[in-house]
Amino acid sequence: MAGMFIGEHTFKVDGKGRVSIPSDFRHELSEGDPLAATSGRPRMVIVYGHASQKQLIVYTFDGFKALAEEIRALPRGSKRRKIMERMILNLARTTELDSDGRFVLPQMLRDKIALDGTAYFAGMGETFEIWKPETFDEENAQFAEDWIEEMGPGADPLALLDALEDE
Amino acid sequence: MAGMFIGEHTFKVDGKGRVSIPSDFRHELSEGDPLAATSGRPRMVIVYGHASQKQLIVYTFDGFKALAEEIRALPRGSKRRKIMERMILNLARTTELDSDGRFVLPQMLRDKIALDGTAYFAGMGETFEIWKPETFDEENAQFAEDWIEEMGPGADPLALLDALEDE
DNA sequence: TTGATTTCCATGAATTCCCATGGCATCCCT
DNA sequence: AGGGATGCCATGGGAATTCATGGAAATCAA
Repeated sequence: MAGMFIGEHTFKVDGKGRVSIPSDFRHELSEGDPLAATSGRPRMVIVYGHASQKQLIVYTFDGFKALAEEIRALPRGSKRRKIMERMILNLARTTELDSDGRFVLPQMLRDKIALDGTAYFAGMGETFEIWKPETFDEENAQFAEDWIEEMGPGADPLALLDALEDE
Repeated sequence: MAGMFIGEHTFKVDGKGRVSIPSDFRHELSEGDPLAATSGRPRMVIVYGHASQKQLIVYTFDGFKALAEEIRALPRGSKRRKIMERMILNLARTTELDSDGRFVLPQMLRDKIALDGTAYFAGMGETFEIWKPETFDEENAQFAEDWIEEMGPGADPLALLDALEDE
């Protein structure tokens, strides 16, 4: 991993469902797709998941390939593998950026996260997420609130790295 | 593996039993068949399996060949090998796409999965599956329910990769 | 011949491609 | 330091292509 997906951005979705990708994300996507150098159009994989998932999760092409290989490494016919196939591989789709650095967010996916004219991009390290801005705000507010309640105001998230207990 | 079979699609089956293949699956099938470059008509193998199998499983030509070789590598006369020969090699058939990217789903196979006018395609990584939409919905609903019951709502399937327990 | 495949052509809708524009930040030159 | 020029980036519109699907013609089987 050269860099990673960091930060937040808000972009318009036009009538055809096209959305620009934040330009720093673009570079990241290019590095994550061996074909991008030639085609100039990095591919990426959008995982929309099952009904309860409120956001789209986007992987670089290589990133997703690695994930698919991890899944394939699980025993054939095992429950774990089956779940992951159905929840991830089956509920995803590959896309390619156009020459202007945009991609098409199909109607079906816009519906899924109730997205209308604006898309919120959230960098998450090796992936980034696409949210309807309002949904993100709500989820995020709740999340932050829970965190503060649990750890007390002014707590340092970094402390979690040294925490022993899980969950 | 260049790419993989990802995502879901729904297509019509016409009176002659013809079905379009999702266009991204088409490209994948082409890459999985050495002859496709010349003929323009990628071959694929449909495993319909025994009576209890509710869906058709489709392999690229090369993918199935690899599977057949794995089976052939099992000890001759072993039970495992015999079962796989009978349940997989024997209950499969090769097909070729036509010049429009369609293929014919013979009556016998349509009957097998009770498919009428519509076919549901489910990408599963190295293979994809063909379902009667209603059957898939039922199976999948049950599946998701089990999963949620087991892992709790809002669980992330990715957690399974770090899980220790088997099965 | 008669029914069933398979091949080829037709079409409308959806998607993709390509060009255009304006804003913003950076660079450069005197 | 000022001011023009350059280049990147987000966004829009129209044209061209692809794709899913239907039907007619041609080929094959029995």
